[in-house]
Amino acid sequence: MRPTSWLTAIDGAAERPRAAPGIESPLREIVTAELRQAILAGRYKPGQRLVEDRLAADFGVSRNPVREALRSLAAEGLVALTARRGATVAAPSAADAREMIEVRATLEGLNARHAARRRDPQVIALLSEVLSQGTAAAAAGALDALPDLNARFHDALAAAGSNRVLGDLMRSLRLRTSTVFAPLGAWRARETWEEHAAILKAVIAGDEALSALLAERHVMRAGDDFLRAESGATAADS
Amino acid sequence: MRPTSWLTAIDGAAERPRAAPGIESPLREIVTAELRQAILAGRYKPGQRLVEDRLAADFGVSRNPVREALRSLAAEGLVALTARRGATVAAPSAADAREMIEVRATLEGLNARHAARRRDPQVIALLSEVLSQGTAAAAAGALDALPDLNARFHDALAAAGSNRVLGDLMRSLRLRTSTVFAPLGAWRARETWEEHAAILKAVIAGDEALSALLAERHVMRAGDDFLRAESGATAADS
DNA sequence: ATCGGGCAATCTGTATACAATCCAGAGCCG
DNA sequence: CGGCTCTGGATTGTATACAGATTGCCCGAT
Repeated sequence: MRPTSWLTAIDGAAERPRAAPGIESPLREIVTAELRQAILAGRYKPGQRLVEDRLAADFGVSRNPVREALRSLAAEGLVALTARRGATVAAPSAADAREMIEVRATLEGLNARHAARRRDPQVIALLSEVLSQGTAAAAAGALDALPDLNARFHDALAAAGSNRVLGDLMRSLRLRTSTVFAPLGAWRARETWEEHAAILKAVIAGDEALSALLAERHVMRAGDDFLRAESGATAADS
Repeated sequence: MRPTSWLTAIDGAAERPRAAPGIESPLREIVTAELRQAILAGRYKPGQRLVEDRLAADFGVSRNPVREALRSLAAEGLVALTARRGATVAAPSAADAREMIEVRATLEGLNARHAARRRDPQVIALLSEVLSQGTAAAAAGALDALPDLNARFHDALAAAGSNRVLGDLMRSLRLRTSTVFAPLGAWRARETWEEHAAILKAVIAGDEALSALLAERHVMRAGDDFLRAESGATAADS
């Protein structure tokens, strides 16, 4: 969406396109966004150290914006800060993941209940639109587009619930678990969008209980898949 | 608990008791803790501007630790940051408060369910201890001790649920709403601790559904009181 | 050969300095 | 007399500099 191009183009790094759009001045936010994107895209692996000087050089800025970006991302749970040892990409344990998934499932359920109660036509139109795109992408195997579409669907669902606090928490938990889910995301694409369709249908019907149940189960199911895969894969740990 | 004394004693501010305990070095954390305390204690009123230079001078440190403290507190939701306009003490609207209360109620319910399922004897002993102290304080009208006791009870309950993610979210929401609840906190003291007792009893009995219901209602009831008071008080708004 | 001590490089924590921006109020013009 | 512009002060955003701490390595002693 936003260029991100200057990032790889700096190298020499003398002047930044301060006038690029003119809308997003503060370096701290640019760095935060880019770094978050890089982590979510897997360009920084979980557990990897994030050295301030190094990042500052990479982004062509001083250490201050980088520090603040790291604190923001730490608050979001994407990076872990250890006193006097710096920042690392968060590497949630299986237990952490389970906790986040359960909380997120509960919150998605609550939100879906609200969405069903409100049935805002505008947001439902948006949801339908995203749903059809997502279903098509899943059917076509367009793996690159799926994460973004998934995010858009859940954001729209949050909008339908119209509780901003709730929406923020859900997004935060979704981001924090996304690195963990990444390997499986592509696998369950079709089921994911079938579940999305069922949730939306229940919301449109105004069935609060069913909406809540389906949304909760939707998250839990993805979580179960992860945990099952995990328990097989981490047998060799520690 | 911690001294905080040097804070008012610096003035000239040349050397800080770096060796005070030796346990809590980073200035950023000290400032964060002190500032949070000050906000929660009402020494900074909602909506009030928090100028970095001013705070830096007050704490006898440079602006950097102050900035980072402000970002941390912003992530916690206690201060609001406006781009290029600085930080202000968060002043949640009635609608914001309602949203936070509802989410918190749901999460407390989920947590209480877990606590009832686990029935960890050690944590239950702690809860009983805090409960008796709180009940006594409420009966004696020891208003000063009540906020801390309330926090300790809910923290212990979170520990009983043993979901750290959940506990962190609950604490965050509790803090964010505490400034809003402050006026009423003292009023409902006795009922609050009766409700605490009922929740604990249900947890000890292992009644998951009842624990969840009571915990959820406990939060909702306090919220209702606030909203009722608010709707009468804010009639003149915008 | 292994263990312990010390040293150097690396990195974070903090302070200070400078640039850019915003807001208020005074003064000017219509 | 009202509205507009322009300027000065105040405040945030960013960069650079320095100090303290931690890590890992190398070397020497046993």
